[in-house]
Amino acid sequence: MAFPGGFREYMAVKRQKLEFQGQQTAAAGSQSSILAGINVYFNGYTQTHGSSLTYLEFKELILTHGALVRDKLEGDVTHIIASQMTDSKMKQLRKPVVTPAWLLDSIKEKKLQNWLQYRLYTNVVASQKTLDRFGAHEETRVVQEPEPTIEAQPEIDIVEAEEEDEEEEVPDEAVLHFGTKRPQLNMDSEWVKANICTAPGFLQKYFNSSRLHHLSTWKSDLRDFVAMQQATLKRTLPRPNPNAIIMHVDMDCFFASVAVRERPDLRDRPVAVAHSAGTGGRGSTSEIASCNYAARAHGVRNGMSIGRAREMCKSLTVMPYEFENYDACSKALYTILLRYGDEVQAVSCDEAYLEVSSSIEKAEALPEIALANRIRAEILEATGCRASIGIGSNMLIARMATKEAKPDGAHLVPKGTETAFMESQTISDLPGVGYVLTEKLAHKNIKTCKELSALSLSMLQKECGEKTGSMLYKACRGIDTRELENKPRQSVGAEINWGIRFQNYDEVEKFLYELTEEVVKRMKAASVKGKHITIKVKRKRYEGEPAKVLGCGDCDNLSKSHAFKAASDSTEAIFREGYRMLCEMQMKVDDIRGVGLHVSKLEGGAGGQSGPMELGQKTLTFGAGPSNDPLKNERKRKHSATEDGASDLFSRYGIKVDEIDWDVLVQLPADLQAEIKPYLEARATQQIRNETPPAPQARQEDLSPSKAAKYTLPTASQVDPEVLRALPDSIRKELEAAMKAPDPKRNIAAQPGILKRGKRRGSKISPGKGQLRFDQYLPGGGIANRPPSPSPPPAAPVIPLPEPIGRPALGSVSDGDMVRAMLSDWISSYRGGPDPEDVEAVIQYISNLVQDMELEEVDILLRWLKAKVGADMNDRKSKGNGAWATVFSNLMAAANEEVKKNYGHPLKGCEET
DNA sequence: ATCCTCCCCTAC
DNA sequence: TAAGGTAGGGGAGGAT
Ligand SMILES: Nc1ccn([C@H]2C[C@H](O)[C@@H](COP(=O)(O)OP(=O)(O)OP(=O)(O)O)O2)c(=O)n1
Ligand SMILES: [Mg+2]
Ligand SMILES: [Mg+2]
Repeated sequence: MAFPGGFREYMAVKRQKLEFQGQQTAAAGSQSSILAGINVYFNGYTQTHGSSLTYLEFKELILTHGALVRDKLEGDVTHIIASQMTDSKMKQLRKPVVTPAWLLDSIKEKKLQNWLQYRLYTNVVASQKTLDRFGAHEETRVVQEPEPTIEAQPEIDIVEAEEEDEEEEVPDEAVLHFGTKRPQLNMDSEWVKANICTAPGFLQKYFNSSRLHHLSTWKSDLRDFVAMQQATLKRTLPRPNPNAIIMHVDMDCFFASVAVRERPDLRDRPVAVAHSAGTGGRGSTSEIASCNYAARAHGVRNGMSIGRAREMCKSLTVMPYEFENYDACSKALYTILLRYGDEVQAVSCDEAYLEVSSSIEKAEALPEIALANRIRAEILEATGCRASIGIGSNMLIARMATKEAKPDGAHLVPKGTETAFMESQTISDLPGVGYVLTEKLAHKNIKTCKELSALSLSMLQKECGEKTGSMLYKACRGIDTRELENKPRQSVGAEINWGIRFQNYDEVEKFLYELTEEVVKRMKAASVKGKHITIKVKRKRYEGEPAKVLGCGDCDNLSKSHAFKAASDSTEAIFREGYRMLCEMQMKVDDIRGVGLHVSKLEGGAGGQSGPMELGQKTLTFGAGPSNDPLKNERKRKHSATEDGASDLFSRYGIKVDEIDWDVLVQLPADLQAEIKPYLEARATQQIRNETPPAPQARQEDLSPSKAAKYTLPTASQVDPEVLRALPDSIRKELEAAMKAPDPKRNIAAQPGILKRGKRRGSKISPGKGQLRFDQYLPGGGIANRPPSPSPPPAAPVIPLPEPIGRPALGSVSDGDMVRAMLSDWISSYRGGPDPEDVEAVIQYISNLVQDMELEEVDILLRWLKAKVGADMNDRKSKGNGAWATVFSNLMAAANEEVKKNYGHPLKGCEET
């Protein structure tokens, strides 16, 4: 695309160019200073082929009129020239962003035009057109006003030679008005209600229909499949092998080929696979998964909307998905590939890398191309679909060769000719170079690998980062040192960014719970648990429905993660923490446009894939690991410019609206009161309708037991760590049973003697993300002893949650710090020696900790006790000494015994001490 | 230096 | 009407 994003801008430039063609040469020598003082920076990349004004020509043109062009967005840049810009970028920029037409018109009029009239800006409401990252290249781009006149282009159905270049494709006017032609989606309609995420059965229906979900699932399955096959064969390749021969096999227009298998009549006609045929008059926003080469000749591409494709190709036939058939083809394909590959790396359901060195050696001196064609013939025979194969000395070369081979061909890049082969390639064709990198490099007028190879390694690394810079440096020279590999997966997740429209937090909660169930289902299928969970949320940036029906539109992406103390695959534990973090984001409920949940730091796995071995190694060595302090994880977050006034007001003071107490409000100065009150009232209404998230909740791991017991579940580390499986059956059963029907006894530690009087200290409930308590800001220092948060208790869970079970406690106290404080009191108040009943209680407490695998806490406690008793011994040589030392040794022995009982071996780390 | 969290980018 | 998922590489910037 000439100026990324804009046919309007493209046309403007083109028209200008025509007008300037004579003029420019005439004025070539002559100077003007119309643009003097203007320092521009170009956003986006430019083409240098085709008939439109190129970037260089354009640059030269404005230079001759006195403007300066900056390579970087430096301080003296006065304007940014762009015909399209991602919204996030637009938001960050501090400079005026204008279209190229500003400069062209100024030159044409021989007078500097008012740039305000050429501003690039979004116009979501008027056109219903939104920007979003998905379609930065097509229908989602900034709309400029006022509307210039565009010459309509007659529909073409026959491919014209001149139109081979897709950059030259000029869509007709309908596309420009795409949004306005579409009637506003009625969000109250029955159809919408039945198809958004709150509809019953949404999740399953959605995943069953989502091509991208299938793609991801198949890839994952195929990696497992390949790993399994390879494992049984267990051939080891000499590595690194400088003479390796790599093939890259990829089905031609896979989905479209399957669609056309039984339809020879369609074989040479343009065909695309999508959900909607888009025959209903309006331009359909349904996405094309795959289109055949006849359709591509019209400029149609995979990923394009049906509406846009129909603009380019009226005769397009849209065929439905056949997911089962793709799956079967894929299996057949891989079965063949596994016979030829010494090593196979699954890339997708229609694509894989093969290392075929030995096949070549032993196959009766069969040349590479012949082998490739034999494989291709087998694939066609087995699937009825054609594949193309690229062959080279490394993965990159093979991948690039496939592009040459397509469609229905094989292409070999002979060893030694790699550099020459790469020179002519376009950088955007390099694997790993997408839209952003292409644009970035286009700024330096880098378009081909040859041009890229002129840049130094250090400069590339400075511009693009260390690894990326190095990758580019090597790739353009045809160098790629990667080996084929099939690593086990490192994360499991699920996310949905379509049809997400909520009205209240009950719906959000229910949805996240179901999403969690889905993720847990996938984890169990892979026999893994995870220690780290991440919540992802998309937040809409503009009011109004996006162009893509029920799509997420242009969004901010927020994520938040938490590390469990031990791996978990418990729906409840993962959901609870996920929902807590989601609420912490304080999103307005109808701003939510996407939700995802991912679990990483996996342990377990079928092939004995065993994350870090927590049990034998880390946990039991009693290394003094850092404790988990949620406050440490606070992080400043950029506030979006679209924050409402209330948020602004309160964030200025570091206050969360939810935490404001109405009684406190009345004590504020009247003017401040007046400023705040309307917002609070609005907020209160929202709360009643449950449109705002529940009040921030403490992470349950940080709650004192009395609070935790009320409405929280045990942490993963308490009931559901990876090591559970290593426990004796009896104990594991007990724990598992406890999760379903808790035994109340487990909540009640023995409470003899002084321990019953354990004093409560302040809880460790986090005020949340750098929030300060409201009353700190009140005149006179605020009101003490006010309940910390006036907000309502969390909404009753829509999902019936299992009864919580308690964590180990001493008396009613389970927080480690608090336990130690109590023990400190205990030791100093019984100088003569402890009450045996109390000792028994402490032993019980430690045993419970061990059983709940809170070994870190045991470690901390024992170390602390040892120091405490030792200090007592030194400080005052009281007669209690011997007694406390004995107590300590008894506790130690008890702990050791319990550990041995549960884990089969004693505390190694402790023996040393 | 190396880690961690929160992103962004890429590919199919 | 429509089904914009997901895993992995990697970078920025702060904590340790
Ligand atoms: N944006 C995309 C890209 C691909 N796919 C699906 C449909 C494709 O058929 C399949 C394989 O992707 P390819 O990139 O291999 O594309 P094709 O096989 O369709 O065409 P090609 O001949 O270029 O490989 O993945 C999709 O759903 N959406
Ligand atoms: Mg393909
Ligand atoms: Mg492919």
